[in-house]
Amino acid sequence: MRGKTPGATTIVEPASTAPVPKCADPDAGLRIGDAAARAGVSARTLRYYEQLGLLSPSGYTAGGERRYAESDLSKLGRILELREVLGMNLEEIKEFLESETRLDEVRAAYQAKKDVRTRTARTQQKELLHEALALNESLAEQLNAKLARMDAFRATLVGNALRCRELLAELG
Amino acid sequence: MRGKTPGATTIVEPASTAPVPKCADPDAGLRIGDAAARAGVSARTLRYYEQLGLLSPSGYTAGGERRYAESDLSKLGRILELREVLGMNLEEIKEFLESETRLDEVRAAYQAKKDVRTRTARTQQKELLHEALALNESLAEQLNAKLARMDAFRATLVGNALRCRELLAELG
DNA sequence: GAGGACCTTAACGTCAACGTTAATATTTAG
DNA sequence: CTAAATATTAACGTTGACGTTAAGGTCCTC
Repeated sequence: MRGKTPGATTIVEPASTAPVPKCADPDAGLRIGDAAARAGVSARTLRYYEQLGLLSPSGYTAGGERRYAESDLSKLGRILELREVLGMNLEEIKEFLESETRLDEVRAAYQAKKDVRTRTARTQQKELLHEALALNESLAEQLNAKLARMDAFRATLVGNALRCRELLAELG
Repeated sequence: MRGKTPGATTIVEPASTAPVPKCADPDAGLRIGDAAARAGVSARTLRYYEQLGLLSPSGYTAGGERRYAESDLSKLGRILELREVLGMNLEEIKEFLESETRLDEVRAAYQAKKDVRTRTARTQQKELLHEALALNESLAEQLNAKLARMDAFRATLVGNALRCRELLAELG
């Protein structure tokens, strides 16, 4: 069994309350294999990320196949960058992305200055902002430290290379 | 059984042809547990690194116990730095350290300008130098790329934090 | 509507880098 | 000298991040 109710004919969109511009083509988006190929990962990796709650496709076909939009691919790109460049593990990435999402929500709610004026809502938003602030500054600090050590190491590498060149020059 | 011949009473030094200043105290050096504690790793890790040919203690007691010198600890520190900061795996670290060792040997041989003047010796040294040069420059280049991407990411983090502060200011 | 490419879930396999346990020997405090 | 602490090798266990079948459904073309 494929799990999902096999009667539906339309794409299942992620429950969105905001008036998001409806996707032009139903059944649009890449199949998992194509999405994986374009991102340079395996289909297994995409399913695994979905299972972890890291990255879900923006829709499914009636048969239950995943359909990935461009936005999914760009989010995937960010995930891979966090993993490869910053060396985060998937749990850390999830936490960071979730905090980013919450920050976006707060900003959106602030832009649409509607029901934001209750005291409880503002308190909640402040909490979220403090949380996001702490996370970002902590990460930035850790990155700074790491960058300094990496740069120091880079300097020794360059020094090594220089000495190699000198010796080579003296040897002919 | 402890493996090593249990008859010997003196420390087994790593076969060194150069006139290294004899270690003052036989049986000097730290036991594996103390060395591990000082480096912030486990004894298992040290045994594992030795098994991989990454880091051997500078001596063993008659009973076959490892004895770690300060130089071992500093080398271990380099290994941990390569692992934690640069994200190298142990195989890459081994390769890099070996290349560094070979480079040192070439430099030492060049300083003692004795039997270095045969054509074959010079050819070998040139090969080693080219190898070390390539490795160092390649690593430096990769590091440069990584540093740039990390710095870009750091900038977005700082930006995020700034926006958090702005919103918090507007909320009181 | 038939076939093959591609998809689904489920479950076991893998690999690095150790952790942990077992059975035994050595070192060291008292 | 003895007991406790720590060491030894050997071997199995663990965790994260997937890879790899297995046993089927789905999609698209002909």
